[in-house]
Amino acid sequence: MTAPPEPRRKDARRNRAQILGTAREVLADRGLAADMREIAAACGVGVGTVYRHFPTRDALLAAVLADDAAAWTAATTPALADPDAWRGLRAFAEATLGMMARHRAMLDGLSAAETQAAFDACREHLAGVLGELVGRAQEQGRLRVDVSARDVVVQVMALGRAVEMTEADEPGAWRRHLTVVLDGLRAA
Amino acid sequence: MTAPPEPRRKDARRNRAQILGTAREVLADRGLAADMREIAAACGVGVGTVYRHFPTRDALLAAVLADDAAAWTAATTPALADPDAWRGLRAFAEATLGMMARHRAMLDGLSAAETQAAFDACREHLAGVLGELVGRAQEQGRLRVDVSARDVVVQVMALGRAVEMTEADEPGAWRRHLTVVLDGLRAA
DNA sequence: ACATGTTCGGAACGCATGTTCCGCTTCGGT
DNA sequence: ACCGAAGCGGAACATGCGTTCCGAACATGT
Repeated sequence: MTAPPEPRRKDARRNRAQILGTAREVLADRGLAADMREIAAACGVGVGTVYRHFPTRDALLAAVLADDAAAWTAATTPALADPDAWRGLRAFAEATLGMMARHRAMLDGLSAAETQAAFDACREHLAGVLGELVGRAQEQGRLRVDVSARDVVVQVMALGRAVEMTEADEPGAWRRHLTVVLDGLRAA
Repeated sequence: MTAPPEPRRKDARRNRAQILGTAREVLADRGLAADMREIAAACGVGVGTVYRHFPTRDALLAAVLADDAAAWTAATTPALADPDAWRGLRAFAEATLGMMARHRAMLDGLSAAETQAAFDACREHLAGVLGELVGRAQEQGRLRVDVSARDVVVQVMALGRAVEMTEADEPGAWRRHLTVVLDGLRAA
């Protein structure tokens, strides 16, 4: 993909890393509502400096979200490895919602057009994994058979809004909401 | 609340009604993404004319959504009247999601800060009704007791995102997703 | 038909936000 | 220590959208 060209000077490299790190923090708790001036200020640099390292706002978002997308993808490995597909599915859903709760930009980004590109790399992989987990969980008689893999994705994304609504008032309430949905998804 | 002053001239009254009607259509299928120019153009008038009848964009949104909020409130009456509170709850959830599916601005508006005022009139009433329905459904042993009325609201609002995600590709898919959540909410 | 005040249209304004530009600063080699 | 290039800051620019303004067009009472 669009290679991030390493700056030549040492201070610039340091700055780039620092911007990525601080931008992640800002995006994590302000979400996509954070504008370039706010991000730059939090990083202690001018907007011009941010633009020196990332050509557009979307590129910066993509750079920040790419790591999280990778971590998200990584969360599928143990889920797939679990012989109990239902448990794997639940673990994956928990990992996903946990990320959303911790990282507001991820929550916003997953349902915003501007950041879809950041998840291109993992979308296919995730679809494959979900398809397999759903299929196996149904074979194992744990997941109701009248839902598709897409339906499961939709339910988890929908719970993203539950995270949005409750995380400020009652952190972790999403676990209760996930329990309800999982109970609804369980085979009778 | 802020009285909508009836215009003096007949053509102006006609225009006002026409703007309200057409704006509703535009908002119904474009949601809050519709801007004033787009709304005015759809109504076949200039933006100035829209502003003659509604002081701000939010006022226009409120005027459009007020009717829907009233219809929403009205949907609680049969739900409350049903001796089977669980059935009432389901009917109310179906009515709510159906509205969201039909009316995109309502879907957007329910989770947007700018339009919260439009629902002020019904919020209290709805909270009361939901509280009663949830309480009765739990007493009747149909709704699991480890969820609050607020949790039920959150689940339904979360399904709003499911509507958002699927309505274009598969209209009505939200009924399937609602079934899952309701199964999860049912007492064991 | 005319006078008068109302309504209309849409160009222009204000503000927010992404992006670019350029003079000043700092790095790193000599 | 000096110099050229790389990097930096933040004012200025571009765009989009809510809102305002005002001359033109029109409805209404006489």
